Amino acid sequence: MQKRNPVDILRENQLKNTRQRVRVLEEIAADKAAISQPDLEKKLGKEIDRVTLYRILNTYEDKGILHRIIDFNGTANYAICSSACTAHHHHDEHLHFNCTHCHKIYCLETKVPAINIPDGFTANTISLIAYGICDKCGKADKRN
Amino acid sequence: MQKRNPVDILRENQLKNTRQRVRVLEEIAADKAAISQPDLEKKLGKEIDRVTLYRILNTYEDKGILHRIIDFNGTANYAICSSACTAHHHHDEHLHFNCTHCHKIYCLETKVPAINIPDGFTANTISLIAYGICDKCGKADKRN
DNA sequence: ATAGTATATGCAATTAAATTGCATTAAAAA
DNA sequence: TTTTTAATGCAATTTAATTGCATATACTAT
Repeated sequence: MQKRNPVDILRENQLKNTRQRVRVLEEIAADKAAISQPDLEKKLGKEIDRVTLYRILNTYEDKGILHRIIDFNGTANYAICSSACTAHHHHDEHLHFNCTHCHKIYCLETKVPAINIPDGFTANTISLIAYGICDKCGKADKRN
Repeated sequence: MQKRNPVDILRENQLKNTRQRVRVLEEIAADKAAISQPDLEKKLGKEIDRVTLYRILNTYEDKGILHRIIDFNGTANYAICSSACTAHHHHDEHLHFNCTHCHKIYCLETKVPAINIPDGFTANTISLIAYGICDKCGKADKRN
């Protein structure tokens, strides 16, 4: 787990240390679950311009600092990458769980199993997402 | 495989037989790969209003006639469901392959393997998507 | 410290995706 | 054929994402 502080992460990736970039990393690191672009914008919209937020998120994804998970609705969600991720390849191939009640995405420990890809197809990344009810929503509320 | 004709599919699902609904089914059934909402709109936009298209796609998904696959960019793609799908539950749990070159999504035969879900989490659907280069793009073009 | 340079940010405007309300039209049932 | 029910098209709105450009800021080298 990349538990270094934001300033270190920025320096290691040759990115300028700006208030906005630090805030984005802080906010995303604060939650164990992935956070959606709209939620990030709600939290940071008063201190960071929305365009800047988009650009920071894209930069972080390119550098392998964050990984992006697309949820059931097609919305982008972000979480801190494991340290194995690099600018050239993401190695966050674990199970994601997308709660259809609270819409949170959890990064779970379960590894993506080996998948048999047909001849002629070359897979670079595998995404495995389970949709359902998370532990909190399952307890708190019987609706779904 | 649901290879019945559009009119039968509509009747079986208590949906009115309209020109627009038939056209959407024809168009989606024509291609083995899933087709994106934007591509569908390009093909059908002159004969069907875009709002109607959205509504038809949603209805078909609810009824278990089509399944929706979200690609890497968060765009909705649609393919005909296997006949096992119902209004209450989709059973299209096979591997999808999203070509990052031509952007097509292929429904492949490979079944989604059993996944170990942590206690407290209840999964209803599992999505397994591989991103990479499809057989056609691999042959036709060495760029990716 | 300071000046210079490279880069990041904010703003305005634009493009695109998706949704809502409502009047009109069309399909199926009586 | 008439009635009823549901689907469609249109206008308007909301939300997401992107682009160009002027300004501001961080880092580098002096």
